[in-house]
Amino acid sequence: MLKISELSQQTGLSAHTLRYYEKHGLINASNRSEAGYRFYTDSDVRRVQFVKTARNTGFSLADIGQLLSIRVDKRSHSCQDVTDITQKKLLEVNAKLAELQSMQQTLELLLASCCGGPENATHCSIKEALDAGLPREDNNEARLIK
Amino acid sequence: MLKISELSQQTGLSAHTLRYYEKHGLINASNRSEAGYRFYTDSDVRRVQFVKTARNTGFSLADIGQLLSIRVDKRSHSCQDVTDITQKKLLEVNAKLAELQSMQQTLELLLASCCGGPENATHCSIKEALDAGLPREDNNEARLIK
DNA sequence: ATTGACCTTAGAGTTAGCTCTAAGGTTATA
DNA sequence: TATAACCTTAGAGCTAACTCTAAGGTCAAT
Repeated sequence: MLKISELSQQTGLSAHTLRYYEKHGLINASNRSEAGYRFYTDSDVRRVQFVKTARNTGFSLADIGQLLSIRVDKRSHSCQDVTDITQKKLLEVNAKLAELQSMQQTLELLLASCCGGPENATHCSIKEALDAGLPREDNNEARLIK
Repeated sequence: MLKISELSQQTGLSAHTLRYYEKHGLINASNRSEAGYRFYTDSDVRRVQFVKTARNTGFSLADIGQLLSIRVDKRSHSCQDVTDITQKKLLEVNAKLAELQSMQQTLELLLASCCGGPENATHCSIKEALDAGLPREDNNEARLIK
């Protein structure tokens, strides 16, 4: 049984964030102490990690709620519902996978074709790597407003 | 050469969002008409699609700016810099890939073990599928604040 | 030449997802 | 028994990423 600060350490999410997720119905502490302190089981930890994974891969909290409801609302969903939701989410996951794989390829190509030395990158064959995969170069800087 | 509304249609991003990305230095219209209308080339389109892909897979605009700067700041970065940034981003991409793959597995397992029929999901072997992959079930609803 | 559907900028408003603060209660250690 | 390091809730504040509005210019078609 973990206290919230321990769960925070294990998952890398702040205690604030964990309470926020709880408020939004995504997670829960299986037990509370007399004084109201939250105590988390292994099962709780796994659920939190699932939420974190989904967040990291670009799913919204609403999406994640839907994913979790697949398991949780068993009594109110038919198998048809469950497979429908699951299939829809699987399509999203697969689309994201394809996108990430193309990014991975581009970055690996770039890495393979760059000398990696201290000299100016203009002299590398980066351009060719990019022309093969990434959107074509232009002469503008990518400036982010600070 | 596309006008902004045409680019919007092709990419599924609103004209507002495209101007927003431009203001933040992520994209640009290669040409402008006399009157100041933006005109986009094929190369611009590819760049916008790259930004969209990266957004969909959970990268922030700041991350994307950094990814794009790999190609764009050639004259101000050494090869060492380029490989450093690329390697770091590749690690992030690979981490996301691993997370997505585990989600994919879980969803596929769920799909395979659910009958998919109209009867109540309680009678499916979903539970077993979940126990194998997903965080263990509990009896709470996943409620999202509306 | 006017209508309507575009386009422009500047800037205000909105939403999601945290992140922090205040005010106070709990608990282990010295 | 008191100090410090936790914990609680309610609610305010913040940032990123849009999203929209206002006020006006452009342009193709009637």
